[in-house]
Amino acid sequence: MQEPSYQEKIWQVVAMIPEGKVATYGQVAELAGLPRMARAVGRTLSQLPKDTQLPWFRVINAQGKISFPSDSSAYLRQRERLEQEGISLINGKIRLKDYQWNP
DNA sequence: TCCTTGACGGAGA
DNA sequence: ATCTCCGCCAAGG
Repeated sequence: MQEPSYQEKIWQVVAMIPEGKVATYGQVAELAGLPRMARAVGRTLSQLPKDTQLPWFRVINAQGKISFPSDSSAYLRQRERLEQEGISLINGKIRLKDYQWNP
């Protein structure tokens, strides 16, 4: 059997993030067994098909912010998905203390 | 092949 | 809170 690609490990972790919770890129990398490879997570998510079932929107950066320009449509799409599950943004930031996933 | 980019992050100052 | 520097490394030019 072959080793799962790093993308597969990342997909696996993202799929486990529960509704109403968020995880940071670094946290996903860590849980996927890829410490210090937060960028690999961002890269992987950027390559997901538009119709993916993966809850990519539950992944935010360590500052508790959405990693897209606040004036982009991508930013809006993610913010709306999050608010739909009860995650609120205060001054553009999510309070990790309240919403971060603790597996 | 070399150089730059990038859905990032932590340590310092 | 803000900024810089550095680590990481796949992809694209």
